[in-house]
Parts: sequence; structure tokens; C-alpha cells
Amino acid sequence: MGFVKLARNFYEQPTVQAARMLLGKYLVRVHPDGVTTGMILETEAYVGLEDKASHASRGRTPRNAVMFGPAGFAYVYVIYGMHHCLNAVTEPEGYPAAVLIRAVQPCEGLELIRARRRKQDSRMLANGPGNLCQAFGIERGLNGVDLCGDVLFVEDRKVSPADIVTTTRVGVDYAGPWKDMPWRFYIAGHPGVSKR
DNA sequence: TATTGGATCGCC
DNA sequence: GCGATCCAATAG
Repeated sequence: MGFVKLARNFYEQPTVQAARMLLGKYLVRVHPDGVTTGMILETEAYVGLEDKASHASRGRTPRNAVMFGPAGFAYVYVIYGMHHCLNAVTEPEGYPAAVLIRAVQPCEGLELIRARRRKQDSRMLANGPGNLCQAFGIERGLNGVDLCGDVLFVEDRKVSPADIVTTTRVGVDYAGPWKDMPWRFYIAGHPGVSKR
């Protein structure tokens, strides 16, 4: 309680910078079944029309429309027919970009998270974008939700992150030269980071 | 209308 | 290493 919710101007900054700065902050999900929170451990940046790894690379479509809108909204989509991914839209309206949140360290709501995940091992609860969405009850109904609202948001709890590792993004080998961009970030040595 | 493949996961 | 599972995007 008493933590500062990130405001819209945080999300308006350049995407790569926003991706780095989200590490160590806390994702908060307010759900009818309960509140869950977790420290963000791993992120990726998807930047502009040119980025062939981004859903926006082929222009605006019904699915990716939120990426073209104003910063500070959630872009949630279904992948592989069975998982969801959560992004925070960044940069000025009209410029399609977002930060994919790939892993958190669950904090509050552990019992609810374990029930949703049907797992006990604390490292396996939210280690990967699909697992994270399952753990936090994030589904497509949340696509387009305002991250400056009361349902899904990020708090700055002033945690100083340990060393940050920078690598290439996961699962984008189809993206030609863009697969080599160093746009994945995670907290060094943390067991909750997803494996490749 | 039909086909293709994916910003994944967990088990074999 | 591979199958699950389905829908958005593209081609026909």
C-alpha cells in the first residue's frame, strides 16, 4: 500500500528504455477472485513498423490495433491457441510499440496463483509470458484495458534491481536481422526468469 | 472459404 | 524433440 502507480508518461518513453525500467517494478492484477502482485523479472521491447518480430510489422490489423494507440494500455493476445501474452503499449499514439512482460516473481496472492497454475514450485509460477498470464488471470478480455486504471497496473516500489542482462528476444527466429536486436532484458541470476 | 503458422508450454 | 490447439492473417 502507498506505492506509486506508474502514470501514462512512464509508458510514453522510448520502448527499450521502458522495458529496462520495468524490471524490479510490481505488476498488480485486481481480479474478482483476489489480488495478485509480482516483481517484474523479464521484458522484451517490440518497436515500430520496421521491427519484423513485431505484430505491427505488417501494419495495423484488428488484432494489433491497440499497439497503434496511446501509451499505457494493455495489448493482450492469444498465442498457439492456448496461451496469452501481456504487453504494455509504449511511445506516442500512432507509433506501434510495446513491452512484452515475460516473467514476474509472485509476491501477494500466492495461494490464488498456485491454484490457477496447479504448481507449487515458486520458480515455475510466472516464468514465461503464458504462465504469467495464467497465474494472474489475464485473458483477452483485458486487451485494451487502461494500465492507469484499477484492474491491471504497475507500481514502483523502489526496489533497486540487481544487474540487468541484455540478450536477443525469444521465439523470433523468423524475423531476419531483427531477431538479433538486443531487446530482451532480465534480472541477472534470478530463478524466475524463463528458459530458452 | 481454405490454409498456414505462431512474441508458448510441458511432457516424451 | 514434439504435439497441443485455435484463431488471425493471407492466399485463392
